[in-house]
Formats: sequence, structure tokens, C-alpha cells
Amino acid sequence: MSEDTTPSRSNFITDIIDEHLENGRFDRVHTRFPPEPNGYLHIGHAKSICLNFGVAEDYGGQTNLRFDDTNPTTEEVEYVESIQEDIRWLGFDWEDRLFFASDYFGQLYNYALQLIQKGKAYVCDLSPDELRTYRGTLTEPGKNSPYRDRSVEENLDLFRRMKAGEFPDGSRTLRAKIDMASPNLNLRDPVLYRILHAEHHRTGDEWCIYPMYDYAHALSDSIEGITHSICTLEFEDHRPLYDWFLDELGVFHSQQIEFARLNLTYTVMSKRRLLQLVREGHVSGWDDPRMPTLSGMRRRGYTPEAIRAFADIIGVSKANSIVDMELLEHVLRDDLNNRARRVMAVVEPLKVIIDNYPDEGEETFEVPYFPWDRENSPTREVPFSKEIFIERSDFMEDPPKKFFRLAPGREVRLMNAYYITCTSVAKDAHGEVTELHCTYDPESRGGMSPDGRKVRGTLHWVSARHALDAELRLYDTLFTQPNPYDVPEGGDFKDNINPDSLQVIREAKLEPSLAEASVGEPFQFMRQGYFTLDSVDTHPGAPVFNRTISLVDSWAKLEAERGK
RNA sequence: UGGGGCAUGGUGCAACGGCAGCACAGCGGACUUUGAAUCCGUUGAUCCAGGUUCGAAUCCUGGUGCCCCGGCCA
Repeated sequence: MSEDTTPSRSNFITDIIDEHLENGRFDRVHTRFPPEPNGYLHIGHAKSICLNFGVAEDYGGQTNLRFDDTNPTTEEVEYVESIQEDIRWLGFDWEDRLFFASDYFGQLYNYALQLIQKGKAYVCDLSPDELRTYRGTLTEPGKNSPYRDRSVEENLDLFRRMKAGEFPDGSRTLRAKIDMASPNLNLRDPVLYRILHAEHHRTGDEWCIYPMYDYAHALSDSIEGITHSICTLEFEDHRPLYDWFLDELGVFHSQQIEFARLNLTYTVMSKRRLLQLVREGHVSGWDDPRMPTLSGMRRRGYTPEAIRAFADIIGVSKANSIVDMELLEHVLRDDLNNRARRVMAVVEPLKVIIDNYPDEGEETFEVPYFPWDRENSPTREVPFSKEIFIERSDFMEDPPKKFFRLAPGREVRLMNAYYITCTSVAKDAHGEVTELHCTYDPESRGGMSPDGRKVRGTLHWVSARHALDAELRLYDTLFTQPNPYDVPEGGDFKDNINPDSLQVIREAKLEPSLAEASVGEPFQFMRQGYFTLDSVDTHPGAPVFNRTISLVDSWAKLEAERGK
């Protein structure tokens, strides 16, 4: 290992860290990822995770995982478990530094007592409605609470009784005494503690007062010795408050730094909206493969490597932006291209009968999984017989120019097998093509003919007799608009839900080796796309494969342009 | 003049007073037992107006546009 601490990424945050390291503000880097356990992690969180863990790693520092569990009414253990699973899956390790804000409830309470004693906090009896009125507006100052000048003793007594459970929910709060006329609303005597007689997933009914985010977060960072507390832009206005707590209490002072959260085209990234999609049944769950959640992406076949590569490539800044989905897809394909086994599967089967092949004949080809490295590649046996399936779209009776696939009288190569020539077409009463008759050239075994003649098209295929039946799920974007919130007046983001985001193929034909596929293993169904076994709906003998991402298809693009 | 923040090709990110660059997308070509991948080439940008300077994306002034803030959510 080298001692090199030169950051491998550089951005405005590393600039700030470099400055801190140079001017002596800090002599180390310690970050944290602070999820609230009230939902599943999504690709936007992945950006933050990669940033926090990545930056610490670059500087030889550490990263804590800390659950921000200060609101028992929305938080659940289900989420704390899924969050840990997702972060581990992404490839990051918090070692023994798993913390919960609730670990600090005792200390946070004592800090509150200190603030009261300093005359910097008071118990307020205003109702939520009154409080809103007293807070003022964006352009007008607020008014001091009538309870603002209670004595230290009374505040101490009242706060202790709040903790003791003497008062009902919403009847009182502990507020910081700052400035009701501040143009920054966060400083207009913000609430520090509220009364909540709710069962907490870790502390049970030990507490009936819970600290607010601003207060708990700043002090949790301080307690853990976090040097750089990286959060999203909307907390920029909160930084003066963050600093106020640490200064008033005279404790270790972490530096909050804000960056722009990730937005992606054709999807939504807010936990509230995602939860809505789940609850209203627009998707099958948090792990629906169309969801931008890490669990959904994992099920879909995304790799952690691709997601981390994505996080690196998009960079970090303070400018609001919407990253093009195509960039995500690019890094995904790039990663899958290097690791996915190449196999054959027919999505929309069309039967081909090879007339001059022996009726009961059968043979197998040993085919490498990684065709570009035939020498070292593992292989599997692919059976061939008189009747095979090809892709319906690989045949056209009356093909346009530049269609290089099968057509009457035309010769193509069956990948790794033989050259075949289409001799006749069978149709049903509606004129629909039902099967094709072909002849094969026995000399072309393996896919090359000794006379060296060239064929332009190479098709994938599956032996009819040996085919493995499977369900395929083909996904499109969850929304039809690059920006789902782009709706006419009075509209809703759900108006843009793509009704065709899921296409189920029930009668796909796969090469038999796919019976051995395991969850998490990426495949390329050649000429189609990358697929992986569905971890939820696959049953013995009834495989379901998710299309992770299609291959780039320049023929489809040509056709689309022709259609215009 | 409530406060805070942000503006660089179509998209995302660099350039930190000295030739505006990278990636994706696009376009053209080569190669191909995947119309994939790969390779080669290529189009395209500093929000506006002033100012400072030999020199401004960068500094200053004034505009404009967009985002965030009035939970006892985070």
C-alpha cells in the first residue's frame, strides 16, 4: 500500500477539505452517512454514500453509518435493515461504527439542560397554530413568544416534566432563544424538542420527548467527531443554526458542507413520491425493478460497480441539475459488457424447420461464454436439432434495404451453428407467418463455410425440443417525461406514469444452460440485452428473467427514423 | 432589495487571471460469428450589460433566470 493521500477525485468539497488540512482546522477526515430509517435507499442516496465513503477513503479517513432516528412516528426497523443491506451491497464498510442518533438521547437531553441554564433555551406553551403565527412570514419578522422570558428555574422544571411525561403531545416545546426577527427563519427560536408519546424502534417508551433534526444532527456530528458533515442544498439555510448549537455549547465543531442532490431523467427521487408509488400500487414494491431504489436496481440486475462508477462520473457540485438517464445506462452497459456471459434466448419465437436436417437428428456445440476470448473462456453445450426458434423480428418476407437478416431465398448464419437458407414461408388464415422452412449447409458447421462465402446476418436461435420456457420482463422508464413533474397546470407527476413500463413475455425460449442460472448472475442474451434471474418471482422450473438493460440497437434506430 | 444558493456545448462535470477540456448523447467511417462491443474521425458552450487587466468563464458593479426557506418532518 502506498501512503499516497492524494484524492482520486477532486471537487469543491475536496477543495474545502484541502484548505482545512492546510490551515490546521482539521488534521483528519471523518464523514458520516446519516439516513433516516423511514424508507428505502435510492440512487440519490448512493451518490451521497459514495461521496461520503469515497472522500474519507481518499484522505485515509473514516465514515460512520448513523441512523437519524429522531422521529419514531415514521421510522421502522424494516428500513434500518434494508439500508444496511444496501450500503453493504454497494461495497462500503462502516466497520464497528454503526450509530443511532437515539444512542445520544441522554446526552442530547443534558445539552438541552445546559442551553436552558445559559438562558439560550426555553419551554414554550404555544400551540402549533400559534407558533406558526408567531413565526412571521418570509418578509415580515416574527414575534417573541409570551413564554420567552420564563426563568431558568421554571424552564428547567417544565422541561424535566416534559421528559417525565406530564404533558400531552403538542402542548409544549423546548425552543432555542435566538432571534424572532432573523431573516433566516431557521433562527426564529427553532423548536429543539417536541412531546411525542410514541414507541421508538430502539428506545421503546423510554422517551416521550424527541429532539428535532437540526439539534440532534449537529450534536451527533460533534459527538462522533465528524469533521465534514456533507448534506444536501436545502440545508444551507440551516448551517447558521448548526453552527449556533456547537458554538453555544462549546463542543467539537464539525463543518457542514452542502451539495446538490441527484436528479435523474424519467424518474422521481423523493422518498415521499416513491412511497406513494408503492402504496398506490403503481409498482409492486420498493424493490420493483423499475424503481430507482437500490433494492429495485439490484433486483433489476444493476451491479454495485456500475452504480459507483456512475457516482464518480457525475461529479459533485452545488448546481441543481438533472442527469441524463443515458449516462447511467452507459456505465451499466459498460460494466455488464465486461462480465456478462453470452447466451442465446429468443424473446418472440418463430419456428424454423430445417428440411434437410435428419428428423431425429441432434448434435451439440460447445460454445464459449466469452466469445472474444475463446481460448480461456468457460463453455457450455448448446443443443441443435431439426426444429429451432429464431426471433420473429429476424425474418421479413419483404425486407427493406439494409435488412441483413432472414428473408425468402436469403442465407444467414445461425450463431455458432450453420448457415441456413429460407426456402418457404407458412402462414395462417390471417396471413400471419407461422413457421419457416429452411435448408442448412452441413459444410458450414460452427458458423463458417469452407468456401469462404460471406453471409451478412448472424442470428441467435434455440433448439425447439430443448428450449427452456421462461417469463421475461422487459422494462421501460417509469415515466414518459424526462422530468415527471413537468405537467400541465393542476396536473400531478403520476399523470406521467408510463403505462408501458413493464412488458411481460410469457413464452420466451431459452437455451437449456440457463436452467443453472443463479440470482445475481448477469447474462447477455445475445443481440437482445442484459438479463438476470428475478430474485422474487422465480420458482423451481419456472424461471423469470428481468431485462436489466437492452443492448444499443442501431437497427431499431434506423427503423424508427424510417418510420418518421 | 425578506434570507440563502446556483448559472460553461443537448446533458453532467472540469478549467481556481494565461490556448475553454473530459464524459454521455449526436453525426460520419472502420471492423465484426452480437446491427453489440471495440477503433478512428467530427459538430457543438462560458446568462446579459458595463468595468478592472497586456489578458476575464474566473475579479468588480448592475441586471436577468432558476432553485431552496414560513413542520412540533428530515
